[in-house]
Amino acid sequence: MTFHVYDSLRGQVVQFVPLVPGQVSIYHCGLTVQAAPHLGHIRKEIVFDVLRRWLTHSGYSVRVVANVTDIDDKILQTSAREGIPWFEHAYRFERELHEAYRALGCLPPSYEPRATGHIPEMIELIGVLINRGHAYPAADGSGDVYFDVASWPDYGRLSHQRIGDMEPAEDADPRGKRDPHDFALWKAHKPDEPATAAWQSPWGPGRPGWHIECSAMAGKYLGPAFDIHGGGIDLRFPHHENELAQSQAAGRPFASYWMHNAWVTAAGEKMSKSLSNGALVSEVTQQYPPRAVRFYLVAPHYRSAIEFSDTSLAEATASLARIDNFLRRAESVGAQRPRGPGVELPAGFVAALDDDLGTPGAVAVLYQEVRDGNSALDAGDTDAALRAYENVTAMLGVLGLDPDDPIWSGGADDDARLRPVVDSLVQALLARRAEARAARDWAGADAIRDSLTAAGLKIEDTPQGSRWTMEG
RNA sequence: GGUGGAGUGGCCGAGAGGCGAGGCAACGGACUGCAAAUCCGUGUACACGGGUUCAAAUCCCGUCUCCACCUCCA
Repeated sequence: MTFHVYDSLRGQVVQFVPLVPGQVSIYHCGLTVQAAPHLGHIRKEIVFDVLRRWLTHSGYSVRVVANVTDIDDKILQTSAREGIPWFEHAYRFERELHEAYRALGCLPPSYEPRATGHIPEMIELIGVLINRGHAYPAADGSGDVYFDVASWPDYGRLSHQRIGDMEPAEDADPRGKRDPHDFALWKAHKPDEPATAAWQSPWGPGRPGWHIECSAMAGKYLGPAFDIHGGGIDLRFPHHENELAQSQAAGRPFASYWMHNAWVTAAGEKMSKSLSNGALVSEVTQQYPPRAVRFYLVAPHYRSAIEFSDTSLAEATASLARIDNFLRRAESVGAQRPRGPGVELPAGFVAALDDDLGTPGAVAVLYQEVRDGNSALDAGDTDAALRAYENVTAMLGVLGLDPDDPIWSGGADDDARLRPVVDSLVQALLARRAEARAARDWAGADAIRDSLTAAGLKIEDTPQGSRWTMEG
């Protein structure tokens, strides 16, 4: 079986066939850097990170382009309210976004273009659309340029809607539009906006509309046709619908497959800034191990909503601990990461991910392997345990959850230096406990264990001696 | 009004006609000085009402509830 994917445009799971054999090009809409990222925002990064890792593992050469929308109405409004330049505001949250996806083990995209760096490409694309009769400068002389929805019969294809069925926009200001559904390609500069937010164009000074940005950047870095376009489900309409319409109206085939991830919800409702029910990535990763947060976001299927709750995160933490316990047990009998070419993954794991990135099934196979490995350890079958260890670490690697991956150790230099210090102190206490146990002084042995537990360590007695780990 | 999605055991979360994914929690057993970790075992789950079928969580009809999108949104 090869990779199959649910294509939002066709509305079904279809076989994935790349445009160029052996290569995959992916564009996903990055974030509008207007506020700190919450778990919902970062889910998209994780979904496409797993997709990218899976396709890479499957032998494809993968190129990922994810944009940064660093100018839009909201950024201008918020920065003006806070009294700082819009670009400073945008850059601040761009850095926060990078920190958030680094903290959760996401590989950086192959390239991450900023919208403001591609104004010439956007102007050129708008020019093509005007020449082809699919766009027009506003009749009111404002300097705005709109896409002419009526000129493109396919409009609505991606979101399976017909223009006539759409809810009429009550408060829409026609502003020189031919049709209320026409959307802005170019927004004329307004007097109350900073001069730094305006660029020269054939239609006068202004800035690009949101949708044209992605078409221009995807076209520049991935070409007129590429494989997969992704983003959150809410972007399907209008953003992706508009991208598709304007790109194809300009003569570009655009994306072969459209993938949309579902929400992280809070109390059943979409997590969002306006509802202020968003759990910030920076806060959640303070409370729970970042790997556990990633596991929590990776384990459900990407097209299912994930309900945010502390209970769920605590469960994810406990679930992951089970896997890590197995790794430590196996390492204590000599298991090591395989060198050279990767091991062949269990068939069930491969089949699950090939079927529309079925991470739930893949995780089930992972646990089966952990159980088999633990059983082998209990039975003293080291060879079988080492094989299970290799399988488990390989599967974790595909999911971006390998605890040995350097991505999880970032920034903890002090911790790393303290570890051997703590270890020598704890070992001294464990040695005294071992003496007490040998003398059958159970009260004395338990007192030492209790003191270590109170300090936040967990003590386990194994055939290879006592072992300590940090809680959580 | 249009479009799309959801309701599964104490909790999370898959599946999409036929042997109860998986995890967390709980309980029993093994192991342990006691624990921990681990393994084994324990569950009469699929919103409601009808229907089709030898067989329905899954298909059909109806009902209820919830969510999302319809020009700010991951």
